[in-house]
Amino acid sequence: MMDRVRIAPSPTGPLHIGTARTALFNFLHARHVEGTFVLRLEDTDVARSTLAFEKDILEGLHWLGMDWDEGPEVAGDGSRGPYAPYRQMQRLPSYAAAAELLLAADQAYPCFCTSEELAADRQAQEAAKLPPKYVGRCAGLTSEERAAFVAEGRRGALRFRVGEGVVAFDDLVRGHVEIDVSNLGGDFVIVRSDGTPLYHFTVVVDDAAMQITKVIRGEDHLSNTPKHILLFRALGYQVPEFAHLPLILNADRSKMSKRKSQTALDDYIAQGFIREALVNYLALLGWSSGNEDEVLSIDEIIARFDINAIHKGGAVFDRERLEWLNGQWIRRLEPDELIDRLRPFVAAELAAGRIERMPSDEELRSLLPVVQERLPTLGAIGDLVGFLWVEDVAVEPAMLVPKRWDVETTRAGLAAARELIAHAGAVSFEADELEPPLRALAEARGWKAGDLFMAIRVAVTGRTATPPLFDTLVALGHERALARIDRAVEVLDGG
RNA sequence: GCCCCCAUCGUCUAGAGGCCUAGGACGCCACCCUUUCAAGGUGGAGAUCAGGGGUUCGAAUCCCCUUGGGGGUACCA
Repeated sequence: MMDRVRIAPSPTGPLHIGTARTALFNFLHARHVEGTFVLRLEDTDVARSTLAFEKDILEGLHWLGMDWDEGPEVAGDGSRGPYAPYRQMQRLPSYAAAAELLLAADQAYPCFCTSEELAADRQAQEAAKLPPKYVGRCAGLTSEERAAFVAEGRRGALRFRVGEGVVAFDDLVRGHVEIDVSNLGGDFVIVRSDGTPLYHFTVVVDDAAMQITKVIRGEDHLSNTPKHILLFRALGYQVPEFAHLPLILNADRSKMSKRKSQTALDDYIAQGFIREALVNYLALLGWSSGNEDEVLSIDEIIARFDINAIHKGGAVFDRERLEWLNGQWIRRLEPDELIDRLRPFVAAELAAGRIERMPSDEELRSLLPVVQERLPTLGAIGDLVGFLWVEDVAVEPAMLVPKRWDVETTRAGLAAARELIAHAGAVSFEADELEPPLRALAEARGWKAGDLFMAIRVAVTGRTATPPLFDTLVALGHERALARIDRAVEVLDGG
């Protein structure tokens, strides 16, 4: 079956993790069935829509690895696909035509109620403990009455007649759903009094125009679906199938929101989450492969994706699990790939003044063996080995002294270690050459090797948790290693 | 309020009547590995399958009720 699905974001904010997930499910289904994935921008909320957000959304989807078969080429302009344009504000004529059709058939009518009247109605209904609903004041206006309003200079909004009855549909994930039209809140506005169309209207006109066969979207639209179905029918369009995805939740199980969670994809990218992990994680929120495989590439997910296996219950966004998956995927990256992805994060450290020079690709490459399995996110690189890229590290005297040692022992340990390291470095400076003599030194003095190593570690890095010591010394280089030990001894002496 | 949807370890989930004294993963704890930190390995705690009724020889799985949670209810999308 040639399914056509779509993601229809509103450029009223940066790409939201929930939008990305909905896009992903549409994309996965499209690719799994070899259908068509359409991207449409719903920018009818002119006041809140911006080109910057549009750009952010398109770039974010691309970054995640989702390419659309039809849709805007880039932010601002350019479209590809037979149903262009794919921006609603450029499709105004088609909404106007559809509105005209409904008006002519009296399935919609102009409403001249003022916002004050509407607010008063709502207040009265609330006071009477009744559900809010349009009272239908303008539903029966004669053409003379309408003309009179127009003569007054008032411009009407267009309301759709919902009529009576029960709307039923078979949701691909929820099963059979029925909603009585009387619960829809009365005749609803489809075109504002300023002439711009509203979401419930445009979404139907466009899904029909773009031949969408399956509408895969968040569960928050489930209750609105009858409105859409009514519109599809009134316009004489074929009703598509629906699949309502479970919501992504905050820790308190309410709908994921900016207020309680980090929702902008950009923020995850900035922290060093990689696309493989994000895609993998998002796909597993509300869907599972059915077996115990969890670390899956996008291609593996496409191969296994099944719209019928989508869950019904909402899923709490668990950042810890995302981080674990991110680590899994960072460890799977090829060296060159990892270096490429790490570079901007090192540059960011430099820009932030946390390091003082930019390491070369070769230097980064030499670090990969000790760094790759220690990065939960790319953004952790500075914290992990940033001490390599600064001239001096700040060393706390107290931290310098291992738990079992006193100041005097530490001084002696560092001094003796310095001699050995200086000597070792005279020949070659490699991790294998460093360990035996230092271990021997500890044994000769009756020290625990770990204590000696810890003193050196803190001396050269300023921290107690680092990659393996000997690799660290080598990465630091002979000269700097010695200099830092000298400096640490000074610090110990109260310098 | 009204309408709709949902309900398995803290979290993501496996489970589509007997394979379940409910499996995996994250997180947590312990141990192993080990120079610290990670990674990795092993093991453990953690769910009377929200509660109550049915149906059935047999229910986490089917039905009903209750409870809880969520979503919707705009001239936002």
